[in-house]
Amino acid sequence: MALDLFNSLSGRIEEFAPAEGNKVRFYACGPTVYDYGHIGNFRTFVAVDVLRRYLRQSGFELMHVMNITDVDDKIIRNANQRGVPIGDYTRKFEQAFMEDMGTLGIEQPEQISRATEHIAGMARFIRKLADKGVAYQTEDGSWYFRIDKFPEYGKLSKKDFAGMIVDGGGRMDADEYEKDDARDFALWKAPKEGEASWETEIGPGRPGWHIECSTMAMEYLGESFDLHAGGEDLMFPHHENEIAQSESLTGKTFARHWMHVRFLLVEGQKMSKSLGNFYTLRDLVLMGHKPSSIRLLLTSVPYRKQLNFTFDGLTQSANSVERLRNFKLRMETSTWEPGANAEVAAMAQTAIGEMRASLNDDLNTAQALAAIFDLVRDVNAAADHGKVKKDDVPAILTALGKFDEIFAVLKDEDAAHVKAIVDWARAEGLEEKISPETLEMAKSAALSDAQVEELVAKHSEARKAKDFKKSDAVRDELLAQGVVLENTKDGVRWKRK
RNA sequence: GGCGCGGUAGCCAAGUGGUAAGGCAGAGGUCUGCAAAACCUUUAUUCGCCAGUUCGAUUCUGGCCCGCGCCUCCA
Repeated sequence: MALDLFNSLSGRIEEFAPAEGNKVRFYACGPTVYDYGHIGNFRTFVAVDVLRRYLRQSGFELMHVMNITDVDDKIIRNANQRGVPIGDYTRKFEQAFMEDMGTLGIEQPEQISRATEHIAGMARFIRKLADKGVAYQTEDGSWYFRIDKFPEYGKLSKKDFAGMIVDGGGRMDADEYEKDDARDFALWKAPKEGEASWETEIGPGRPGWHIECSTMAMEYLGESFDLHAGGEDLMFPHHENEIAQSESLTGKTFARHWMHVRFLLVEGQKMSKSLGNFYTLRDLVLMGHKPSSIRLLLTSVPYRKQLNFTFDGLTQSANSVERLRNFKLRMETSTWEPGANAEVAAMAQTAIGEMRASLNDDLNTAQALAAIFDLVRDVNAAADHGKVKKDDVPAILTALGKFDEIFAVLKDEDAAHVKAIVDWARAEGLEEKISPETLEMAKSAALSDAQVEELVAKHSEARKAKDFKKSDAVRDELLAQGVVLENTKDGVRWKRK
């Protein structure tokens, strides 16, 4: 059973396999660190995270490279407004982005690279393009890529440029006034007053948008690699330009497989600041939503489908996560009769088989989720009828573990993450944005698991002695600290609110 | 205008040429010192509309209506 993945380059679903052995070498476009990451950014990063987790579960070794774009127009503009060097400005948002990745359970790529630390490599790249006659310098010192030297231009985004009128100098953009062809794109921008600039072998200036990805991808992955991913908007012009400059240089296929994640909608509309439906991850947490709810909602719709991100959906996802966690808790805390039931063991096998078959089908996460909920329902029903035996439980927990290797929502770390965001909001003077629900969720972060267990034991002891006054008091104490204690016929269990 | 995607129960959403996964919400029930929760059962004669192909279409073809995306350094 192999992974079938849609390839934007061919426009078809193809079996995905690395070119060399067991190692998958891939590149995913990372963030431009000019602001806090928003929920749309994270749909893409979560989708790539599901891919990498699934590849690893499938036995592949990974070399995943992600760039941090820490120099661009917006960064320069914003840093200038604040009167700080761009490095000071970007460091803060890069740090925030890394924290947000952790909050959402997104794994770190094997290699994270900053654009500003690869300037020399980019200049060398452009020099080589110039040597090949596909790059030219204009009078102001900027460098451009000559599109008409790359006949395959448009092959990824399926744009047909044949017959297009390409007169030079048609546009008088400040940055582009001397291009030979309207389609030519900037490889290198000449220095301007008040802008960051580097001295390089091709002259002073700063890199254009696309050159960083080609340069860093080749540095860490080689001239040709397995897969390149990013948001759908990057297909054109960004990825198209990466292909043009890279393949012009090497004559080899740049990335064999391209994956593009579709944009999400927020409350049925394109997310935009003017519509007032623009949310960063931190906004959502401060409004009272758990990171795990957000992650599940983001993964519940396959990456090539438009996802409608709604607050109602967030509530639904929160409840779904609850159900999954409760099931796991039941498996872990109940007492079981000795023995084994082949029927139950088979349920675990089936669930994982179906989950993997679904993910193999172009990462159909919605269907994979259904397989796990089937397991939850079937095993719960079996347990209600006393059909689950002691020896069946490890197989079920293993299945849940396999599920969580991909979806990463079972382990409850919400309180700690929420707490960190509350602390951040206070430090930033955003106190008024913190909702009561958020505070409630953060509460239990003050208690470690061991501390909770201690109190739970105290409660159970008192309860066993039928000292209900005392047991209730302990339960109330826990609740006040954000921990819910439940007595069920299967035993006592607790969870964070 | 060019290219592309989608319209499935109250909401989110999968899927197949043979008659509709899953989740959430709702309803009923079980359990329980109290709480709270949990669990179980149940919920679309029907898949935007109209034709066509077919023994049979939600699934294929054509048309129409509606929503959405990219084509402007926004993931």
